[in-house]
Amino acid sequence: MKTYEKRYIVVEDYLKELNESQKEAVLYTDGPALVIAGAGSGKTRVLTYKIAYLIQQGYRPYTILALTFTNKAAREMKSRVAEMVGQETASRLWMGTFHSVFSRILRKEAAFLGYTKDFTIYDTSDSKSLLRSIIKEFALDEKKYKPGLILGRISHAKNSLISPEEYDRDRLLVEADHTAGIPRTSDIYRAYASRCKMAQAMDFDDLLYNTNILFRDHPDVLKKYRDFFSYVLVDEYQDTNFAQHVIIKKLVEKHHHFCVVGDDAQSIYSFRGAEIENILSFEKDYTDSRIFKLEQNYRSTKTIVKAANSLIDKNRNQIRKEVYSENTTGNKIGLIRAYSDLEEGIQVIGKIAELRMRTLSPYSDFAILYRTNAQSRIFEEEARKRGIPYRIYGGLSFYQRKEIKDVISYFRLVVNPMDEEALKRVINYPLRGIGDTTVSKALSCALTNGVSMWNVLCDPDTYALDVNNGTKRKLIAFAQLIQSFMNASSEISAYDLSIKIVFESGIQKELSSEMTIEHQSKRENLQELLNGISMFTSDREEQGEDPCRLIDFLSEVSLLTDQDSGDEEDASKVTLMTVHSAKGLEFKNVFVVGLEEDLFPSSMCMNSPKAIEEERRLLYVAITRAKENCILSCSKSRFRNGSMELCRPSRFLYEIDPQFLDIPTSDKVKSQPQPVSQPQPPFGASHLAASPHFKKLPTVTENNKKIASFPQYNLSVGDQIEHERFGTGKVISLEGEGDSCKAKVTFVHIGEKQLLLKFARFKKL
DNA sequence: CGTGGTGAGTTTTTT
DNA sequence: ACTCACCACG
Repeated sequence: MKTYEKRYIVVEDYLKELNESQKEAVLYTDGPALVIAGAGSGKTRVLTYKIAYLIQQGYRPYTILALTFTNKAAREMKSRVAEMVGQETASRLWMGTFHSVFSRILRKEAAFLGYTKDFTIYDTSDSKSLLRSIIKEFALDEKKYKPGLILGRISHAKNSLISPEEYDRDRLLVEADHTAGIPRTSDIYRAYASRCKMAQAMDFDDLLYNTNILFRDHPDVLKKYRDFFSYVLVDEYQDTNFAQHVIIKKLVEKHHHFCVVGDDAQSIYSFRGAEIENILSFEKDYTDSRIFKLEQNYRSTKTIVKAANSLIDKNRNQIRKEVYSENTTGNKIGLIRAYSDLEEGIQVIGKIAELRMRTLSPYSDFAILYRTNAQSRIFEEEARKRGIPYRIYGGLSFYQRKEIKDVISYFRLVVNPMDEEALKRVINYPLRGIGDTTVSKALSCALTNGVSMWNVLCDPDTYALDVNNGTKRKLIAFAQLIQSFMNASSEISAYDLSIKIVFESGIQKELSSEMTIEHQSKRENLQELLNGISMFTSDREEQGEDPCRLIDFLSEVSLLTDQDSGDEEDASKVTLMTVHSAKGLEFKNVFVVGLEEDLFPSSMCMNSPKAIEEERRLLYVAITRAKENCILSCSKSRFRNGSMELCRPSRFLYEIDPQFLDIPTSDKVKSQPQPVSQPQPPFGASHLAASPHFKKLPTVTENNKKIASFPQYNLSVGDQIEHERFGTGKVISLEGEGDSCKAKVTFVHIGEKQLLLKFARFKKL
């Protein structure tokens, strides 16, 4: 047997760095192992050391399969394993997300499922768009049949390995759809599945669903992989869904050499099918299994750990464990109560500025965590006002932007012309005179003939497409354009091809036609995409691999999310992100904001105790991100859906043992949540009433009379402002009151515009 | 076919 | 404010 850079591995050395329970978990390889890893208990360390140990024990690296949920987690683990066993060995491991590993397998074995190797991966917006057209074709009420809702149903079915036929037979599902007023969901599901197949496309859920089909219907293929993978590791096991559970089970059926790691207290993805039961019932599923509990938290202070424990204790459904910390006691959990969402922003950012000065910490030691992305804006604005650098995660990812998706759609089409969603996207972009009517005709023609739209475009006459000659010429010209890219794709590199596509499709011309700010940024984004391809191509060439084809780039890119593409930890910036995306991270100081009923816990789960337990786990995750200081905040009112709403403090604030809370003396938290009564005594924030940032109730002015200034927006006629999108301009007039305050502004580039100040994003110059 | 205007809905989390 | 669907007109 080959030796795998053994010089890196000296068992005695690294075992010394583990505590007793970690060591046991690493060394046990005889059967199924469940490692319950409390927050901050060194989970990743156990996983990486275990992989190193396996290699040292003679397991060949390329037979070790390690599955994670995010690309980031996979990358991180890979680099930490590399530190121990060397880059070369680490790169041989099968390590990646469920989706990326399974898509690799599926591409290899595509033929068994009637797919080509070059199948497309539909992202959520492709799926929704396809559903929208199916709903239209079925002539169903689009108010009832919302694509997002239907996709959720289908997704849930696939994650539970329910086929369209089984869906029909499932009493519960059918009844639920009936009462929800969407009885034809199963028909839509069936049509959706067949259209995906026709388009040679798989959605995210198909990557799991089809992997299971592959293993279920082709025992020889299953045997191949089962024999091939000698040891399987799964990270974040509490987040696996039924499909993943079944696939893993099949892979390890013979040898039972596998180890799953997770924390039931951190299960926060049930909304997309994660089944906490997978981890809760592991012992029953594998009677020969052993459980290891990692209970020492190395990350946080005693206070933070105890406070988090006191909260999670309120959950019924959990594996008992006692997470403890040997670190210092540390500060109590801070509480901030604000009058408004705006003031919450001011206070939190103020506190960050203060703490930074006092403790001389860099901004990168601070994180603001919120329940919903919509909450980020106020903190962003406040940080900007005070000149505090920050970095926002989430929101629209690079690859979801229109201009990028358009270009990628060309790539997709070249690789797989059956890709209906890509085709619909670019067939008339840039405008080439092929409108909706023609597209619908071509589509229904394709459907009646049982072929894809691409076939119809290439051969309109064969399928008797009913359009006039001019239109037919345009269709054929488009098909030939794509065909020319396809021909070129076998001869030139992915980068050269992408350049060719951008120029010859007319995208380049389209984006250069206008000199507006939007177009400028679109051009920059496109350039960034091309740079990315260039880097990807040259990386591949350096590693001496086959010339990089477009499909290689695409298959990588379609499983990437914004979390991955973002620039590396920028030296010194405050982090703003949702609690969900903070999982697995840690910060010295953490602010968890918006702790109000209907927000955290979310209003979506008010009637479901299970959902409330998940929200509680979510807050548990948030609190346990903190190493030294954790500060919770809530506001008494908040702008939501266009109007100011009164908010009650989150029930969770009352569930944390008060001995760990630093309760402001002027504002003792009462033992029960109470509705906010109208006049509230000010608590330590009376100065804010005079602050220009404080949003006043609408000022009374005479109706429709133009007024010279809006003190609440600090804006008067004649002011120069800079708008985020429109650039600089001058205020000519002001009008309206309260929420409907409007300003007429003459912008340098665009001319006159009305701005509704409640929404307008601008700053005074 | 393409454009530009109107009106409705929007905000939970994401591989 | 934004985005999307829909409609009327050139």
